[in-house]
Amino acid sequence: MENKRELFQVLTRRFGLLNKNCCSIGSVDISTVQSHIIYEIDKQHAPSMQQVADTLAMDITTFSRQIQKLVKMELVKKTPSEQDKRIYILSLTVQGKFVATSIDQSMNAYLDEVFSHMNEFERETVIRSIELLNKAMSKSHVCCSPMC
Amino acid sequence: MENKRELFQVLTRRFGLLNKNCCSIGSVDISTVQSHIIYEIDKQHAPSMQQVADTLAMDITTFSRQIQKLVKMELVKKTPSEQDKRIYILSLTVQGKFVATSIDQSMNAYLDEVFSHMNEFERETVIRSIELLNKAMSKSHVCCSPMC
DNA sequence: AATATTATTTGCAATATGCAAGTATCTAGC
DNA sequence: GCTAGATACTTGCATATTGCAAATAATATT
Repeated sequence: MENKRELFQVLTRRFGLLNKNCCSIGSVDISTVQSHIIYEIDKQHAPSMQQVADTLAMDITTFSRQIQKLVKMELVKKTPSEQDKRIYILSLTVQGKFVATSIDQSMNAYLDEVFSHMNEFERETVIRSIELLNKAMSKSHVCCSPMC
Repeated sequence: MENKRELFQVLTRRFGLLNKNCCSIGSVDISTVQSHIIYEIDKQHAPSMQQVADTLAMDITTFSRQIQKLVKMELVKKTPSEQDKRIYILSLTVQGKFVATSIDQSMNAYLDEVFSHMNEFERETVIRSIELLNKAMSKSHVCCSPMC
């Protein structure tokens, strides 16, 4: 049986995660980190800075600066919370929504293409296994995963 | 069934790939990219710069600079090839070998801990599925995978 | 021998990162 | 009600990283 670590090494590099840039939407370059931020803002309902940074396990200062960048790029909007003036609620602009959708589509297209090399049973097995893996990792007591 | 993209998003962030730094071995901080370079040098037999950069799908100039850094850190050694003076063969120093082993151990320990949350059948299924996924991705005709 | 190609490095300009410290707001305790 | 402590986020600081374009040296092709 194949060495476990090798499998995850190959997976990481095939995801393109060793390069800073992720995708170009129109003339905008989006990095991996930005892509994840945009995705999470889109997914959560009216999330605060801290919520998104915690979800992504990112350093808050780096996160704050990335948000600044995304605001400048007009992809993200920050709105002070009514209940607590320290808290900012994040949302996507129309442009941000467009970028999120574009990334989503190209990722799903890629996944569909990859899965097209498998039969139906294999597809379901792989999906279920990733679910299983994600769940097992969420149960891990190790505070930060050294899986890079 | 769970959205495919969501599964891979969660997987990426659980691997800790959204943070630059990967691990600390003694007083040395190793980034994700460096970790992959060290791993690949350790794995291949007398690899050249280009071979490793190609394997990792990294830009050669960024790669060259990372190697310079690893040489300065005394983890990697560059030796001109006898057959072709343009080519440099990469190898790990004793220190580099130690760092590679340390990373390997902590990754395998983590994986063992994660897999301990599964039964034997689930373990084998997950392993097989990652193999399948890696293979399917290698067959993909998409030149660069937008999976960030 | 001259020219084209290749392996790697460097110039350049821009961008990213995380620890420490700062600012404004909220909460807890008196 | 007031104040000290805690919290959410930002900024200072110093350093690190990235990728396109160009350069240099070695090899291959004509």
